[in-house]
Amino acid sequence: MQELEKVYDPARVEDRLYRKWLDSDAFHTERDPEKKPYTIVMPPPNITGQLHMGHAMDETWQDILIRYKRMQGYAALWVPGTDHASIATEAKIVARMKEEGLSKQDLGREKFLERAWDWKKQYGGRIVEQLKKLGCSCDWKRERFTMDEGCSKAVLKVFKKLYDEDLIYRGQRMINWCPHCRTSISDAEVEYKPQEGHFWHLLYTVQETGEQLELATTRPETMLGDTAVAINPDDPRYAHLHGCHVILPLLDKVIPIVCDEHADMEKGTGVVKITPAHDPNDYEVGQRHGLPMVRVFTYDGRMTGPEDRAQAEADRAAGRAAEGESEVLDCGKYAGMTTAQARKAIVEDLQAGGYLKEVEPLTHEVGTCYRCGTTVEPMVSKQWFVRMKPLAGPAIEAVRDGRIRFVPERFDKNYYFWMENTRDWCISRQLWWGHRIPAYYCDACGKVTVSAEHIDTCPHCGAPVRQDEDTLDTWFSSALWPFSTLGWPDDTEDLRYFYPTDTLVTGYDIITFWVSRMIFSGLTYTGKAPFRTVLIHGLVRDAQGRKMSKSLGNGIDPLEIIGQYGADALRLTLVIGSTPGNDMRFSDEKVKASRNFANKLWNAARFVLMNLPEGFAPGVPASLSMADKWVISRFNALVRDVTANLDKYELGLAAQKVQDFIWEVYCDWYIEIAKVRLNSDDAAQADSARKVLVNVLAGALKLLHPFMPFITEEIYCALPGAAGSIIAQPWPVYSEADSYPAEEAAFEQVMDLIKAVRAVRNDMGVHPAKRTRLIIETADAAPFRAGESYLAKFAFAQELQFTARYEGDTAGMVQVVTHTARAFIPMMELIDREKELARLAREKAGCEKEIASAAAKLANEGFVNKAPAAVVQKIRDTHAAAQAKLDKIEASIRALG
RNA sequence: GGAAGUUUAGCUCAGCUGGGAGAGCACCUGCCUUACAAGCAGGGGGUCACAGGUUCGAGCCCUGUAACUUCCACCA
Repeated sequence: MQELEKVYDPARVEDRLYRKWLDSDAFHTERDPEKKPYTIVMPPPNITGQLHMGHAMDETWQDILIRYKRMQGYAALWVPGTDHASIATEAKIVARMKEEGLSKQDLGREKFLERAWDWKKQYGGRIVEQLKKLGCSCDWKRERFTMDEGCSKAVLKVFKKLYDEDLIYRGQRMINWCPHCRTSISDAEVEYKPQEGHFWHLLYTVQETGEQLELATTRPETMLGDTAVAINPDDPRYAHLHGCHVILPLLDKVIPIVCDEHADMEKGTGVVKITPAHDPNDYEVGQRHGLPMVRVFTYDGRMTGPEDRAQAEADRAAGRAAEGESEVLDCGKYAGMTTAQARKAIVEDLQAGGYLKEVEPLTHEVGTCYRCGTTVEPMVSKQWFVRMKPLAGPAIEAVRDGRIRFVPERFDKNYYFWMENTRDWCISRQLWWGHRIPAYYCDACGKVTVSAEHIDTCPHCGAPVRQDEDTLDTWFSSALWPFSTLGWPDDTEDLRYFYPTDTLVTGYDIITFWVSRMIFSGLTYTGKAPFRTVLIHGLVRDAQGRKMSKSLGNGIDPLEIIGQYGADALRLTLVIGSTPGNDMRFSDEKVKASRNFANKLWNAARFVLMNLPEGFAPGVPASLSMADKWVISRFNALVRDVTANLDKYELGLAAQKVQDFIWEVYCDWYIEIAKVRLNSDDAAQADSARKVLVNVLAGALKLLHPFMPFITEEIYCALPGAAGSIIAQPWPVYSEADSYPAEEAAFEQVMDLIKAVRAVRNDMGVHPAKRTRLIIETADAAPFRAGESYLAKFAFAQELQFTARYEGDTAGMVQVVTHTARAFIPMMELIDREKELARLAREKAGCEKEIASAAAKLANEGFVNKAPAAVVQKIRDTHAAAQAKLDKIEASIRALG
């Protein structure tokens, strides 16, 4: 360490230290009856994913908490793992196959899954390696995967349990269909985005009266599936049409006019076309009025044709169709067209037939698939659902009664709103990569069997069964993550010790997808809330405040930042100046500032180590100087504050305070002060200074370690007396014995004078090397005498004099005033009397302002009577101090004549 | 349409249960003072969005307004 370069090079340190930690098993946590557990489960990144800034922030915050708790003596466990991310992964594999000219069907399910597992092997490890670069201290021996044996077991068990309790059911419902991914997706997976569109105003003819009924639609292609037109029962304009019919254009099909509250008299003409198979609201209307459902779209987003119709009929004949299965229309000339093509063709035909009254442009929110961005089609389809109502109640209660707490609190509103209004959760996906639904169908007896164990024959009739082709929503397994990773459904020792977990750290964008589902899952299956605190962070945006995205190409790669500035610098950047729940902008300037701090610390350490003689024995010095006590006392207060901040999840504040202490207190003052004694002839003094330097540095490194693990470890291990890795060091504890308020105040007096002298000299353009005499007039010289050597060095005094009252010549004297002292500096040649007077007048004005504001408060009876005594006293003190200073300034002004 | 957030120095943001407006960057001045120029010392710069209210006292609490952002819902 003695031979270190001036510039800290994280690249030379980080990988080596991470390997050291792994080799020494520093991250591994076992149950320990002597310790309290503290558990975090990592939000599992997708196996297809690359580490992005969002992850980097998420993982950094978790690592800070884990390292902090570990040092505090908890059995701190951080469980890492990855998510199979069924839809995202499958999409990528399919895209790759397409390049080879292959489709899923070409390969078949089994071969496809082989490929998927290969993919997982190849890429699943990539993100794990990236997490290691960040310094994450997770217990890699416990790394899990949402499709590993244990997690799969948990999924099957939960599915079976919920099915048995009628909380999972299969049914035909309106779902969101992504024609590109060719699967259903849940409501939460639909993103609404503004799209330019049109209102097409159509005219339908009433069969009975021949009049024309005007209605509007944004999706004319669905009209082929219309099975009714709705009017409001109370709408006087259409009272005469109750029970009548309209003729559906293009198809010349007669469909009824129904009365339904859904038709809003205020909107448009008050008439609305009803397409029960392709619109969620229309579906409801259809249910209420027993309307037939006519499907006109295929599952890959085209208009249905004769084959589709034939297929549906064949299915029905074979008994494969469910009750209420929609009819499928042969769309004739439109069959096979994409929905977009069909829209164009149908509008043209409507216009040609005189059914199109007008076209009105509009921008509306259109549902898109959160994975691929394709416009989703509402479709009626037979899917598996989780019944949410019975599950949501207890989950809401757990947050309401404080068993689970959001930080910041405001996110509970989000959560309540979602939980209270959520519809049943569509969990089946028409994908292959994922947990296959453990439902078995018997074609012989028609019964459905749900079984956690694989079965081949029907338990009812013994005939062969076929398993449901679909897989489960990827979030179904993520919902079990906090306990499936700890051994559930088995009642393991780990589960009993580490569960419920303590803190869940995640972004606000994922509360609905994941947090809410973990909560009701935890409550339902384990009977316990899965975590106590949900720490929410915001998005990491680019320097312009834009969301980082692939399409914008403005994403910043954390690994590049690490390569350039080091993981510690990146981590500090992602925590300092951030607040839970608020977005933050990421910029190179910020990382540079963090990097500079790392370098500052590095050099401070280099200085300390350079000054330790051979055979230096660390320890507590026999006697402490004023400055020693000042720095020890300040550090002690820092320990108290930082600990409190961390306990309140104020990570940014905590980091800021440690940084400020190291830079401003330790480097700018204490090291400079210590130099005086290190260079003195007094060996005992030099030794004390060294001991305090080492002790405070070691303490500060510990406080900084959760934020900047690498550099703190590297320096700590080089310090004499270091007891192994800093990871395992006890977190510093506040101690009354280390609090020295009197010495703090005394030293601050000296500092004040030093600062004042420096300011004046700077102001007057005195060359730093120029030394002068310094006469200090003060009522109590003790602090200044104790700090004599510091005044000599930092106030550039070549000779110091103390006096209770200076009555000598003032003509050639620069006068410097603090609250407790007045200093006279002979600098005849530099003095401009007018400028001096002006300077003193400025100081006087400032002082008077301070006095006036304090006096006003003290004159206010309300304040003196009602404000806390300590606050009033504080104002009295400032008033007195300012008054004392004012007296000195006035004396100085008088002295100048 | 419903809800939440933000608004503090030129920029990016902190600011704890209400009690003397802060940091980093940028800017200006002076320093290569042998730990560090990725540094040191000093300095300028703010009606805390606006208007009311509560309070002895408001950046902070309450009401309203404006701008920006986000989430949810709806749009036949």
